[in-house]
Amino acid sequence: MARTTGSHADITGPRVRRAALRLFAQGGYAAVSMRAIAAEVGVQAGALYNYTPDKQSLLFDLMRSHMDDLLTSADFDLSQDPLTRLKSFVEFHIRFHSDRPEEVFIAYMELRNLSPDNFAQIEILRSTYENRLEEILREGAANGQFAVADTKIVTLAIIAMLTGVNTWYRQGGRLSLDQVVAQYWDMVRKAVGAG
Amino acid sequence: MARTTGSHADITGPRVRRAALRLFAQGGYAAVSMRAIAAEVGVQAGALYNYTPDKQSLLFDLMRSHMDDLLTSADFDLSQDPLTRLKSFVEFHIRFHSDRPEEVFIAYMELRNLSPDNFAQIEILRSTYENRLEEILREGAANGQFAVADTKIVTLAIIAMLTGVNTWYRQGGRLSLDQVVAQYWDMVRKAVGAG
DNA sequence: TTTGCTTTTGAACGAATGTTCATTAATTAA
DNA sequence: TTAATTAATGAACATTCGTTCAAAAGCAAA
Repeated sequence: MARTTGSHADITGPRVRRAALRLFAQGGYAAVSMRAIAAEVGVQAGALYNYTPDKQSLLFDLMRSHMDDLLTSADFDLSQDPLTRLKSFVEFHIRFHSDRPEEVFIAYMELRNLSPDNFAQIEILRSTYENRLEEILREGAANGQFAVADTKIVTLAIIAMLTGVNTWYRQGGRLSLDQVVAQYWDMVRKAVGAG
Repeated sequence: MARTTGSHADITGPRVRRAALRLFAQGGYAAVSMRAIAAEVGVQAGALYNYTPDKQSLLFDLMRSHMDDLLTSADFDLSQDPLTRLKSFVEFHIRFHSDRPEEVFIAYMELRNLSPDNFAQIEILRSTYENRLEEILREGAANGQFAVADTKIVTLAIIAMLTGVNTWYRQGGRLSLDQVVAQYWDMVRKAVGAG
């Protein structure tokens, strides 16, 4: 038997990516075999190579499209004041990340499994995102809305704090996402010294 | 040739653990072979099994001794007021973790590579640590020193924020550890609504 | 110097790894 | 209906994996 009934590239392709996403998030890149991904799709391992040149590209493509998605979605109205934009950032970050737990998990855990070239590309995207927050903090420090001594440190601290939500937040848990957003905004607002 | 000159169990044992620590932190548990660990020690793979029953135990032992070390070191003077204890916690957490980047990295990244039994044990130790911070926050909220709505969330937020230091702090960088501690204490103090 | 114990070697085990490719079947276009 | 194209199989490749174990060699005590 070779090609099976109902087989289509435009169906199998996305399924390969989704299976890789799920399995990488679950077990880690190194622990997931191409055969395991193929089994999840319902196909033999060889068929995967119609959709990716190799396993490394599969990981990289997942990461890059996640980061592209992040940067496209993180567009804040630059005409607004820094405090308003900071609030938008906090809310956006929490909601965007809680919507994509698997992509986020991979983006943070599998960096070391990227080839050096691929790692460098992802790092650029990541620092681009960080810079958007730092720019908000810089402007707020300049116009006196915020009291922050070192915008770089505060940027990293805020992002670490917000991303941490993904380690424990589950839909249907004790708190609604609205409540989570409100709590974190309260902490961030205070931390940057905005009354 | 079999046993080599100068071979001793009390020397090789710790060296196996240190090699595993370094390599797991560098490449990830799943990506590091027993042969690679053996090569780092300067021994054949078979010799490792004089010091660990299997690869999984090697990982678990590293994690458990790290967590034991953490809990032993994290003893705060319960007679002090919550604000003072919170400051002690922040300083302790940053210094302890920045002293052990490899152990910390493994403890956070390799949880999913633990067997279910081992995972459960580590999780208990981890939540024990979290509870020490939450207890400080609860007492401070009760005596009016802190303004925190949900101690559980604030606990997780603070720990995520502080642990994030390990992703960027390097000795000899732009900021001294004293400066880092001061900055983070400033943010935490404000975030919990303390003066 | 001999004896017994400890430590390491090095080969071997079966299983699993990423990837390639000739073959085959399903689909599409003519 | 036929021909061309696309998609999948399944076997095979050379490596590598964690682990075991008999044999060998260093060491310490008698």
